[in-house]
Amino acid sequence: MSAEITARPKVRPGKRTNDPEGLRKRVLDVAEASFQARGYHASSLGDLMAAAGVTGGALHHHFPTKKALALAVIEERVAAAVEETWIAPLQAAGSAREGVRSVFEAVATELEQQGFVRGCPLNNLAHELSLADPDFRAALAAIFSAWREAIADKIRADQQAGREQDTDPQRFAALAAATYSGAMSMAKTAQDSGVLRDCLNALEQGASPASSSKGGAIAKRRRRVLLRQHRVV
Amino acid sequence: MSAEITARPKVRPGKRTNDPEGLRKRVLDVAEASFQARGYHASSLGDLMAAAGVTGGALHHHFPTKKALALAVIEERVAAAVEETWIAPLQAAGSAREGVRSVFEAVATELEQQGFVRGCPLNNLAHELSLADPDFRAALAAIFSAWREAIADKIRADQQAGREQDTDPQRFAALAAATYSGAMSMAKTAQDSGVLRDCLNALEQGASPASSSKGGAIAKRRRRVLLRQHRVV
DNA sequence: GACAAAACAGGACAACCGGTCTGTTTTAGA
DNA sequence: TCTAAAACAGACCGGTTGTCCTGTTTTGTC
Repeated sequence: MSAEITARPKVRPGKRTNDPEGLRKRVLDVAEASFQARGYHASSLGDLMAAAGVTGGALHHHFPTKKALALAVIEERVAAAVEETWIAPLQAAGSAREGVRSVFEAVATELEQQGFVRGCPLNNLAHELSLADPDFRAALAAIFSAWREAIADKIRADQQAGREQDTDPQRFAALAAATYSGAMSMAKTAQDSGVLRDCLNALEQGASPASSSKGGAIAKRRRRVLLRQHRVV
Repeated sequence: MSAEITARPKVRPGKRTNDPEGLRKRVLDVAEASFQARGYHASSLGDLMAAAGVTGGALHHHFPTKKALALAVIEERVAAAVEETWIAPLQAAGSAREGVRSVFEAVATELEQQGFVRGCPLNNLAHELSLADPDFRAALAAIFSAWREAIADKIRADQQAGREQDTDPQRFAALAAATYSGAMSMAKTAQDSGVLRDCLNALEQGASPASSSKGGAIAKRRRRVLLRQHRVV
């Protein structure tokens, strides 16, 4: 989830060192951060070039159009972020519900630490670009699909171990992904990560097959409003 | 939810009829539709003027800046859409869960009929504008807040009638709103409204206090991919 | 070292955007 | 009817955007 921005190597005039992969990585780093923070349309190539320390010619060489750049960000960076944040931890968890829970809590904790909610990269771009271009939509839909499939697969693994017999994998996956997406959306707008924990608690209270009867005393949730400033690029 | 686009009155040169409210409404109609379909940054004032049949002078007279126009769309149209689509039906329902269910189904049915998923107006603008401007963020957060509060209030009403004793109103509201937002997000990206029904089913299967034990045979959901084209303005 | 391709530099440009400005027409009130 | 404000028309402008183009430098290969 954290993008390590690589610094531009200082170069004195007359001496130049070609570094295609490094330059490409630098551009993608900057583009990923800016697309997330300001969105696609609000990010100008001029700003990205300045932030990455890259000339127009170099940028055009690696990414012929702005659309190509965004497509690369989606397919390489956004997909990787979902993989890293969601899919890998989920697969490593003891069960699907446990995995979902740990992801929610990890993200909530991270947001509280950094004091600012930038939102889910996938959802941010999906809302802005899904209807704008078929290629964008297809790329984003594929990531959503892989995400949900990973959750469903984990439920199926649970089922093969004798658990979750009454759970429909696809439906559970849809609910988990939707809840996360929506919670991040509200957390971003309210700049308050507490919604994530609210949703997680509600999800676990109602969704766990044996927890329905022992409610009663509900721990008062804590609300933490995030106030710290942020600045990107 | 449906925006009735008012046609521009034909005017022969030399004769003009002032219609401040009508013109304002026409501009808001077009802006609401375009902001939802293409987003804020991708909607140019020139396009909006042409679509609404309005000159620059007239537009500037009613909305000094583009931001002012967007703020009006948010505060008047988006808030009204949430009220109409969610809050009113919810308050009219027999219970909170019943209300949530009926809203989900109504929206899913509507999407299937129109054959295209444009997404939730609130979420669409929230993602693009929440981080762009504090005024935008505040206006959008207020709508989210009112939405969740209405759901929580309905739970509280249920509780006063002796039901939902184990349900935390705030958490339930957060979960319902988040699930809807996230489901609409995925439905928009996939152009498939089936996710809404998946989420609703998962929500009801797990969240209803007495339904946990009687699962077993789960009805196979139907998936319907939407293919029809759309064109706005 | 020759050479072609890749990598990069940097300017140019046309289209477009949002906002402003001046001027005209309509409308309401006295 | 007179008048002032509101409502509207339409041209205009500075700045920005994404893209393209022509060169120059570096790099791998024979």
